[in-house]
Amino acid sequence: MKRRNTPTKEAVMDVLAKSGKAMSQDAIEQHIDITINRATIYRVLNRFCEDGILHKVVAEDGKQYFALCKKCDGHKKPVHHFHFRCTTCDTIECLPIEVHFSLSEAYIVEHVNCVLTGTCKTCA
Amino acid sequence: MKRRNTPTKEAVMDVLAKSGKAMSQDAIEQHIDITINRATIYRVLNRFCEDGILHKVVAEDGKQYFALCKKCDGHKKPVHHFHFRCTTCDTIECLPIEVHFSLSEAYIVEHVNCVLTGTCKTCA
DNA sequence: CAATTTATTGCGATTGTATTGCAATAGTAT
DNA sequence: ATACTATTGCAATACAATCGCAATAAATTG
Ligand SMILES: [Mn+2]
Ligand SMILES: [Mn+2]
Ligand SMILES: [Zn+2]
Ligand SMILES: [Zn+2]
Repeated sequence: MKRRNTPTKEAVMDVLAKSGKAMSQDAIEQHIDITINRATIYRVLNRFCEDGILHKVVAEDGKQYFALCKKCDGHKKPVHHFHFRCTTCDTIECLPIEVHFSLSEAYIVEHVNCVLTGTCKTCA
Repeated sequence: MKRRNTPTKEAVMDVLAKSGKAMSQDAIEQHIDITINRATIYRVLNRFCEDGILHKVVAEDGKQYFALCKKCDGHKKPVHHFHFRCTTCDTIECLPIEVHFSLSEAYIVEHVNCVLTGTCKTCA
């Protein structure tokens, strides 16, 4: 299952790189100049996630948001960090704050999903 | 808008109290002996949340889970805690682990939603 | 207890997000 | 240029959650 380079992938990656934030399929589609089908965008996003290029966040609005893995690539293991969703400007940013918790070894943690919601520093 | 006591409310509360976990509307409906409409269950759950009796968690599966506020009632302010969703037994438990983070005062945090996913100690 | 008020419920319709099947399209390698 | 198959578009589908509205029933009043 080799990956191919397509205009769609580039466009999606471009929007995410420029925004520097976590975006929903809807927001990405709006920020793209060319027309791309909704289902295709989701497939592209999910493929990027599989490849470890993007990470997915689910906010308490129940929607999925995708963001570039900045530290995931070059270095070791991906770092679990908090996210902030501003209900005013409706954006989600990856906070440079690590998620810490000490859980019994008996548990096997596979995913971490932490989102703070409120008003961001720009909108406050 | 005074609240009234109804069999539905009691049944829902009963299931949640017995399970001691965070449950979805679907799971609650399955564990209830009487027949209650889906929309009604959601309305009851949301009302309980408004009244501070329950708290809602959104997992990365995009679903809403509701759990009793144990420490929310008697004491001071509600404590933000982590949640663990086991993909094996398909349950969510409120972990006795507080969520800590230091965020610039410029941000206004209104909600905290933290969920760890994997295999719980029982299923591991 | 009977009458009144209105919170609550059931039901169907509806919204909104995300996924899937399938045929058509277009990268990529030979 | 040809063959292979990853990728895409489109429509259908799945699913969680909410909403409008009429019917029901809890609580209050006389
Ligand atoms: Mn992030
Ligand atoms: Mn909890
Ligand atoms: Zn903002
Ligand atoms: Zn389990």
